[in-house]
Amino acid sequence: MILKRLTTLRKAKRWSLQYTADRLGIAKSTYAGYESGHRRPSLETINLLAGLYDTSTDYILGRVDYPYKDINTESPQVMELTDLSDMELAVDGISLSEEETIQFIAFIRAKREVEINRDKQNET
Amino acid sequence: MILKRLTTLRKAKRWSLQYTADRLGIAKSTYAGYESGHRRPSLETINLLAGLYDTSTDYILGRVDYPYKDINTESPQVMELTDLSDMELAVDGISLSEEETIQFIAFIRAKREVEINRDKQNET
DNA sequence: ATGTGGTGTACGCGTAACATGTACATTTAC
DNA sequence: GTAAATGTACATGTTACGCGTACACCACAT
Repeated sequence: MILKRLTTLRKAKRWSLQYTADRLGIAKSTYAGYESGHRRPSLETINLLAGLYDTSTDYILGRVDYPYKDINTESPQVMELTDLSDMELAVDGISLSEEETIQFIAFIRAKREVEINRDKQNET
Repeated sequence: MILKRLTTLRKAKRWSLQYTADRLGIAKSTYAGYESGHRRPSLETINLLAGLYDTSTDYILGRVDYPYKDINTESPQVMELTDLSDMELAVDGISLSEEETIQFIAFIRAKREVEINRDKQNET
């Protein structure tokens, strides 16, 4: 648990304890407790902190050693199933076989085909 | 806070509540409280869980959708379909509706159910 | 049928530790 | 110099966490 990193992160932003606490919605003394190590933030607060400081909870908690930023931009927002190169899909924790993925794509395409035909019918 | 992911992660390892709790050094009912959402784990426990489940605290907390095991390696990542919060899947460039995803998950589960029953038949 | 071990779920209680307000120390700006 | 802002430390009330316990369910064996 490396909460001392909080101080570094905060100072990198040139924020005061008060300002940070306000943004977190907690009292100044509460946040100060985190940095001093006397208190530990809740899970929600850790989440907020990672967002405020543009880093990850893993970095704040000391699981990784570099404060990678823009965690969201590193992962595409839309994943194209027909082009899954370095990614596996899973259901209930069990990875999909290649065949299952193919079936999935076929399933979706067929479903859409049906919908298109149905719409055409409705047009007339 | 997506602690529901804990259940998926645990079942992916085929662990029981008791076994997981033992490895965490806490009572079964305590860990069960996490998965049911009635209780929330401490920061240490979150850390341990991320290690046990080979994922990150960010994934457990729902900050990211990749259960990445190793940030630096390019090993294939596994994306849990039942657990996507801000990730979209697409086929032929068209995003899947939520309903389509749900239907597919049901499809896979049913398919696996059939396979399990067939295996049991073969055993006797 | 009855028992046994393993699993998941729900609840009440004691207590650890969290959040806060307050007070004090230190720094910065004027 | 003073005043405001910032950082630090502490006492207290209260939250909610962890635990034991009890119960329902299932698979399997007796």
